[in-house]
Amino acid sequence: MSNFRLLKITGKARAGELTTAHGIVSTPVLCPVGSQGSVKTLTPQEVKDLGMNMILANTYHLYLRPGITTIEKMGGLHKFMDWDGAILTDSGGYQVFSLSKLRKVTDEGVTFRSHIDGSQHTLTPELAVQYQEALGADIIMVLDECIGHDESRDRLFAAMVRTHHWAERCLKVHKKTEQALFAIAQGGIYPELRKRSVEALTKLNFDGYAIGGLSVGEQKRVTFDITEETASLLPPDKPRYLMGVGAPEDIVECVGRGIDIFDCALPTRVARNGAFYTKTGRVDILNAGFREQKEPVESDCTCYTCQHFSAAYLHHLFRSKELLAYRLATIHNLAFMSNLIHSIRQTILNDKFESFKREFLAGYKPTNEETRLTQKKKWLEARSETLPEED
RNA sequence: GGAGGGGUGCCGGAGUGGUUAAUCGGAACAGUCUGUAAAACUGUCGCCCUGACGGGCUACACAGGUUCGAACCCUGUCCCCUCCA
Repeated sequence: MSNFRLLKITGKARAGELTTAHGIVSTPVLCPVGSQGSVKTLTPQEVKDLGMNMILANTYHLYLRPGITTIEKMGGLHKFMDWDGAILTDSGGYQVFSLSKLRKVTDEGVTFRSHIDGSQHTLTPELAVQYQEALGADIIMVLDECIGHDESRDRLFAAMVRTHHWAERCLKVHKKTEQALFAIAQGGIYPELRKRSVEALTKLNFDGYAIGGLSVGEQKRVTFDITEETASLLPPDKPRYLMGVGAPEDIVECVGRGIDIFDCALPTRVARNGAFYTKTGRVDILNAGFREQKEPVESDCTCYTCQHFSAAYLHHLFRSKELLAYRLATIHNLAFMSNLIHSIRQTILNDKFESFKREFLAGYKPTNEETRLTQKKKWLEARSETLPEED
């Protein structure tokens, strides 16, 4: 069960309210990612104070460590991590993509070789639901098969069909109705597959619908197009969740295409690597230009970090690899995202979203698309050389 | 005073006759990060020309020498370190 109330639509952008067992979540909403039951570097109170009402945790990671039963014994994930806001859990479907070298997918489910110790574990749709129910998440996701954008159409089709079957199996075993179960549309970069996916899933009655399999190496333009087309096919009265998307410009673009819920590891991860969001784009605090900048990173920012510290100090903390650096950067970026999403919501309610969007995008310089994609490939290559040993 | 060891690019440190503008770290400079295997990764890193391929020049304390060819061998000079007196 989840109660979604649509308050306003301007253009395609929607503002609404999602009622969960842990409070009402205003949409559009962005969930910071806390895969292992922690939004890295911050306390739950800090996350809450930054205006975040829902976070994302991950079934695969929590299953491996500390284990689902442990969390159950500790009173559920909310209690375990002392977070009283809403929790959305990913099923582990993303790890099919991100840990593609460590898993095998069959119709039955996914077998992973643990990235921690190499041991084997099988995740089925039924187990994914069971685990997420045990964690006590407010919104849980079906197990899906998320694969890269450059896979063949046949592969994408097969993954999509399999995801549909898995969705049905998840629905069948889903018992705890105070938790909402969302289905995930797949179909890669092919509009006609996306259409089939939505048709197949909306025939079943899910509490909400997610768009998965995007932001997996394709161009932004493609992400936006597929999002727009898919969202337009989804039932208007159900929440729509675009999985894994959340650079500032992406949020603005995709709210404008009808998305209500986002989650993204980007703001927090990028923060830990020295990148600060500003209205004019992302800046790298490690750049030499900040060495003696007395002003904060963003002079009119009201976050704790910018209220107290010069860019020069942050620059120094990052160069020294002081742990405080990662916290201060995370605070700033989440404050930035929080302000952004709240402005978006306000301007939707005021019928001013279109002009807000135009102005924001005009001022915000996105990263170079070509370097982005080539660097991503290189990163994947570098990482695949550090895989655990075959047994 | 005696005995021994050593001086390599911004720093540390490999190399000990040719395939070496010189492995590897670090620093520096820039870029990337999207349902988190991430406090990670990538590129550049002597000077000049080129968008790049590539080309030219100067280089392994200094000076001289041996050799077709030297960071690497020889001689001298300067400097540093360790031990003994």
